[in-house]
Amino acid sequence: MVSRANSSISIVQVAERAGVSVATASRVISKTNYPVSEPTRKKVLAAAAELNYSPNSLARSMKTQRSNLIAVLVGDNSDPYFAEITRGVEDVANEAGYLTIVCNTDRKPVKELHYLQTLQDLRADGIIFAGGGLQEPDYPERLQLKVNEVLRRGGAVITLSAHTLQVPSIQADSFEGARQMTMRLLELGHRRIAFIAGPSNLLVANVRLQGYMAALAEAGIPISPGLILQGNFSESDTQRAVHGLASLAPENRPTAIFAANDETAIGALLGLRKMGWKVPEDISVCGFGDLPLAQRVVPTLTTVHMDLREMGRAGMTRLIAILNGEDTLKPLVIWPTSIVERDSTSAIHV
Amino acid sequence: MVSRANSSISIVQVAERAGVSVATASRVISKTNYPVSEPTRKKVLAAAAELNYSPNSLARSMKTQRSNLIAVLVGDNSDPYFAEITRGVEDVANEAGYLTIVCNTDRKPVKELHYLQTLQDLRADGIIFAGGGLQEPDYPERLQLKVNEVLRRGGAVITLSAHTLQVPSIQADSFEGARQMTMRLLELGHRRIAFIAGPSNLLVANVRLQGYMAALAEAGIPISPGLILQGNFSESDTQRAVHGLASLAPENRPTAIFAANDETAIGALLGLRKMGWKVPEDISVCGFGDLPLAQRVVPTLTTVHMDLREMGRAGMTRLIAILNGEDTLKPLVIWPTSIVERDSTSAIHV
DNA sequence: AAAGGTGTAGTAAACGATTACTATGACAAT
DNA sequence: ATTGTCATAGTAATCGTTTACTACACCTTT
Repeated sequence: MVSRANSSISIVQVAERAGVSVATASRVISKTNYPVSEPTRKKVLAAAAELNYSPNSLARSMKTQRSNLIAVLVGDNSDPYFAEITRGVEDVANEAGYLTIVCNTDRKPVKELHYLQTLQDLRADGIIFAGGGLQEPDYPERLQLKVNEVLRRGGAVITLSAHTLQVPSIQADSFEGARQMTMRLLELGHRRIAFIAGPSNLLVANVRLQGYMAALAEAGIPISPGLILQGNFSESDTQRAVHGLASLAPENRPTAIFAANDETAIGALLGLRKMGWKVPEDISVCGFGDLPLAQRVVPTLTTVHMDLREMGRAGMTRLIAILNGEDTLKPLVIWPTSIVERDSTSAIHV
Repeated sequence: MVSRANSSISIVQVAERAGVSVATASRVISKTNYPVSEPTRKKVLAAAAELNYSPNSLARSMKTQRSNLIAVLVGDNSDPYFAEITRGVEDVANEAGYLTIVCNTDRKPVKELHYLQTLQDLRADGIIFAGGGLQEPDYPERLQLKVNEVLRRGGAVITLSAHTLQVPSIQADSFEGARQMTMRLLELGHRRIAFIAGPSNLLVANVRLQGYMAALAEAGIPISPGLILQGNFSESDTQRAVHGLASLAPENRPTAIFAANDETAIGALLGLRKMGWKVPEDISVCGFGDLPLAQRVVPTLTTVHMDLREMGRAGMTRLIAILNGEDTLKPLVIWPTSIVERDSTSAIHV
């Protein structure tokens, strides 16, 4: 039982009331640069105002082939990491007259593909992949095919993270960030540095792991598999992983934990506290991302800084440029990361 | 310079290729219950698949008068409070085939009205006001007028917070929550309880203040204006407000601070730490909202619990019911709140 | 055998805009 | 006086669907 009021007034009624043709009314309403005499324009605007006319964007989009809709594909919009990016995107989109659709993929290929189809049907002007690419069997190929359909239609697509997709991208330098953070821990005297990895099917998580391993290799420190713990970028599971450290012989225990993202690091912080370990006295902890949250926990978190909101803004700006055929950046733009040292890390006591 | 590929294929080409009329093709694609013979159906589906056909939602919406788009108006999507609500909304929307547009109003009437117009132009099926109503001169009336236009068109509108709008609503019981939290502090022996208020133009913030005052009145404790501090729901400014407490004579200092939301409470926590005050030994602190964050800070935050994600789900569910003409709830649905006691509050030491 | 129902398919009119073309009168240039 | 230009306005096609009507063949029923 769908009740649907239908008093909706179209440009036809506006034209009628103003005593002009529909074409003329349209020209006034849509603000083309087609000349319309001032008296006529006023009549049309007056009629529109009196009738409370609201131009139908759907009809307009159909004719102009521009929906003015863009979408952001995120893992989870309630994750502050994505929330920051989305906010940056939306700011720029809004100013430029685009509306932003947020899609939670939960990092599931099925959901991602499904949304992609829905967005294609909707003729979204642009799509931003905020989350990293998923490395699952056959998936990159299937995803690329769907994305190609969007591109063929004239849609713009970019990624904001390490991704399997061959599209323009703006990315933080995850490899360097992880490498430098690891080097910093080495400088502080740490030799047994544990790494809590992210989901193994997430490209960007693996890049960070690479950075960690690269730094150790440079320092000539062998990588001990026992120090690479599996995490999933969420706080809850991490506590359990950290618990396992207690069972190690003291001389094998890490003196520092480098978590692949901030949420994980905070999970570690909580887990360690429950175990009675003091941070940074007993063990140093650091994360990756520098969420607003990182400054609120106790101890405040040492982490790799990425300016997520700004990257969101830059992403949307680039998307618009592409849509207007004026993107001049090179395909892959890498943004530097920096290390922010706070209270959760310290030099090893000799 | 807009470059726009145009190889887009419509249902006409699908029909041609399948050797049937457009009407028949449409009947297959749009899954009506109009009977189509099985062989014909297969031909159409095959043709659609071969051509990689993607039905144009815009055109469809234009004909059916249903956009399948809903919007959530939030203060700021990167605020975890709204992020949780939005996530709940999106979950349900997604399952029901709706796409969710998130609009950041920054609690500015101008932005809110502007978005409302844009959403009206887009013929959004529904609009959810996640943020509380703004009490500014003339604003409630102007907003209601715009909302009425949406309703007249057949759009559904609800609010998820105390609001000036006369539309169906699902709300947490802010008054009771604040009243009970205050009563609990009284039980713990506190007599000088400071309240850090929210933005004075925000209806829901004032409701919480009312709850606080009601509890004090019940207990026969006079309200001292000096203990009601102005906040703005954000963490940063709050630290300054708290700083002012230091200048009070010890016998006038509050023994507890009740902040109108969690962010504010956390700001207070940080401010107090910088001042060297211990929580809860020197002073108790509690908040309102129970964001995920509340469990991560140190000390963990005592606060009023509201199940934001679930309210988001309920809100979207109700919106769909309204659109289908089957909403049976009473206009104003109040959800109970509960008090979660954690480490930031304690009984006053005698 | 006539009448009426049922299943399946097609024709064409919307939905609400934009815009390529055409038309017209005023005015300037030749 | 003829031609050309310009500003302004209208006519009608079009974007890609859905759906009310119409058509017709094939069964039942009487």
